[in-house]
Amino acid sequence: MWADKQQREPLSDASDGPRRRATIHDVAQLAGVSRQTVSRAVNDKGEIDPATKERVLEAARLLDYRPSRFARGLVRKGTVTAGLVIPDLMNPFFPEVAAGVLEAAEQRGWQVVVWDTRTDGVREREALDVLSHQADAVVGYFKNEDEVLARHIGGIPIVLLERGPQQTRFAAVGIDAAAGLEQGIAHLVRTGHRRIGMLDGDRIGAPGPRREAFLAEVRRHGLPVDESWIVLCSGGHSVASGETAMEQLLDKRPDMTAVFGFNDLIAVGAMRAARRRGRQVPDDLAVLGFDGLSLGELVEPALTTLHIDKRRLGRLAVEQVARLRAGEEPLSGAHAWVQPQLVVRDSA
Amino acid sequence: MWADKQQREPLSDASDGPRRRATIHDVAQLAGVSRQTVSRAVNDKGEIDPATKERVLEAARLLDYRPSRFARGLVRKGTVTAGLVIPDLMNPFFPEVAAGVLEAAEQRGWQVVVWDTRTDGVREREALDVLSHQADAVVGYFKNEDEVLARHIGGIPIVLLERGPQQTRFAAVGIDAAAGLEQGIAHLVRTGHRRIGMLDGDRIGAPGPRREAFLAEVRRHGLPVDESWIVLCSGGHSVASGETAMEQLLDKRPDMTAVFGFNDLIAVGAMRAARRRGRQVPDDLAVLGFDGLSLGELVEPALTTLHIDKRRLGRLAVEQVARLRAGEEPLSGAHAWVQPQLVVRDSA
DNA sequence: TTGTAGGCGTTATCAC
DNA sequence: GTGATAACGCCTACAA
Repeated sequence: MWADKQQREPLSDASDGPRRRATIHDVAQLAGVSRQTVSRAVNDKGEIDPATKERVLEAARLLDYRPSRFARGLVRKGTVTAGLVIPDLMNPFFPEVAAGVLEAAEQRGWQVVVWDTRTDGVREREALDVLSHQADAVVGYFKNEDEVLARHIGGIPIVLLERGPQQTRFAAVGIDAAAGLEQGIAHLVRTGHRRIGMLDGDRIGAPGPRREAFLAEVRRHGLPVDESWIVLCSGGHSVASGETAMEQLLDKRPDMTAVFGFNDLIAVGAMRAARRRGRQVPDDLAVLGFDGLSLGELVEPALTTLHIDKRRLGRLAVEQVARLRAGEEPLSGAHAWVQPQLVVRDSA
Repeated sequence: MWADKQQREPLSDASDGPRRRATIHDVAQLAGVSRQTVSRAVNDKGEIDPATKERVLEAARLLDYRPSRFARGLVRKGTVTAGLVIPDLMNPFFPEVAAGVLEAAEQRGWQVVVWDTRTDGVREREALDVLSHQADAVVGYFKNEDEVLARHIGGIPIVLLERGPQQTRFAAVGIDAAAGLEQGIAHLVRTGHRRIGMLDGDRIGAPGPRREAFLAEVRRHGLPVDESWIVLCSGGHSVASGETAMEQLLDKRPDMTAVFGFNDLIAVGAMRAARRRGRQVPDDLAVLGFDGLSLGELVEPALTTLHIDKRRLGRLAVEQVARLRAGEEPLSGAHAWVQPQLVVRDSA
């Protein structure tokens, strides 16, 4: 069986084109030692003569030898790779979540392979198809339904970001929208507003938790509510879509005195549109955001918002993964929730 | 030799704790077929009786079997993993570059594992230590010197972001700061400015290309230049550090009428500090940024800046990696450079 | 349609 | 100190 190996094409320089990568065997041959000895040299084990070690390393250098991560992974367990699926890296919210994930992963010695799905359901599935083969677990944002995810996740642990228990059967880490809106609407009411609109995010299917929480709170305060107070932002959660939606809402509800934006980007868009229409913020129209992007401090007037600890969200997700991997029960309820915090600035 | 395998602990449910992961062999045993047949079923090959296939898949499901990516990678070549090293995900510049990298990588069917070094040289090296083992190539931002990088990259291809040929011996993708500053300073001069300051980024060691280009252009126009016109932003390329630095510069050079910020974040900080000091922007003081973050359109006044196609930067980097891997010469000179584009808004 | 044999590149174990 | 041998888990080729 040794003979076989001898026969394999000897990694010649003669053949051009991207030639076969050197293996431990090639190095051993060139250095005139056994594969095991090469391994010892390369991995800095003791039990080896300094002279041979040097000779082996020289051979390795010559052949540009690098151990195969696959062969290594096969034999040494312990390399953990997590997949992170993000809908839109261009939205400042997600890099911050990602930073939290990366930070927690680094602490555990995990690697993270990142996918940007650009809010595309198809790409989401492709990401899962790959990650289910290449990663040990996945955390991320998905708009596909549980059932679809299940079909593509191939049995590896998955943690959904910003999904409540009632919205998924997978482990999840969520945002307590209800608690947030309670603070937010209370603030608007306290400052005298009775007619509050909302610029919702563009969710497919059922309305999301933010809208539901908004409706619940507005009702609780006995304020007018129906569909006429809400406009959906189509075309992404961006400033631009916020502007467009705000124009519509202003047309539908000229009597509105305050508006809640699905996120800060949309809220900023709302401010811009309102001012372009000649409405002063916050005097003629108060604007409340959701997310707490640092961007909000920079615009004028500075954005009042429900701030979320996005890094923590990411770290929590990694923690959930760790539990899943350990066979433990994932955190649930309040432990898997991040609480928004009202930050009052100038826009409301 | 078969017997050996038979003897291994039979993946019992009895033992608690995280039990050994099922292998193809376990599935074969449970389904009463050969490993090969399992492979056929799992990989959806033809040549298999639908009935056996179903039986095998059921067994696989039962055992929660998932093929080892290591064993697979060992035998099927072609999985490419690139490492992406970013200094600060919180700075909106980098997610956009990352998006470009991810996009190009996805098109090639590569995976990307991401590291955030938080501008820490030590973490940079750690990232390289891991990636040199786990990735097939690396692209990223590094402040460590070539020599240090070489020591940690372990021979795999590396592409440096925003380094010119004279700054590194590795393949690189840069920004043509000179071309950018030429437009920028010309604009300031055209609008009547003669006393222009700069808020430089906090580079260790030699001044970076942006400062050099700034100095060259200012000199070319015969304007006053010396160290008194430049302040270094310590503590990161952030709005806050820009504010602090601007205060200092304003103290040193109260006669200054325009300022160039190392990047948009710093420039925004400059605007804020200036206004706090009672200076109107752009009337009392013009501010020019560098990067072209979308953030710049949102602040007031909107930031005039040297816009960079950051996605393209990322895509280019991936292209460089591809060349390196193919054994081709990396792109150099203008082909590996991204050209800044002056975008005139209200701040200058 | 199914099974056998062998190799992918590495490390651990145990001799020498 | 060094080497032979046997895994690691999977897939391809070939045989039955």
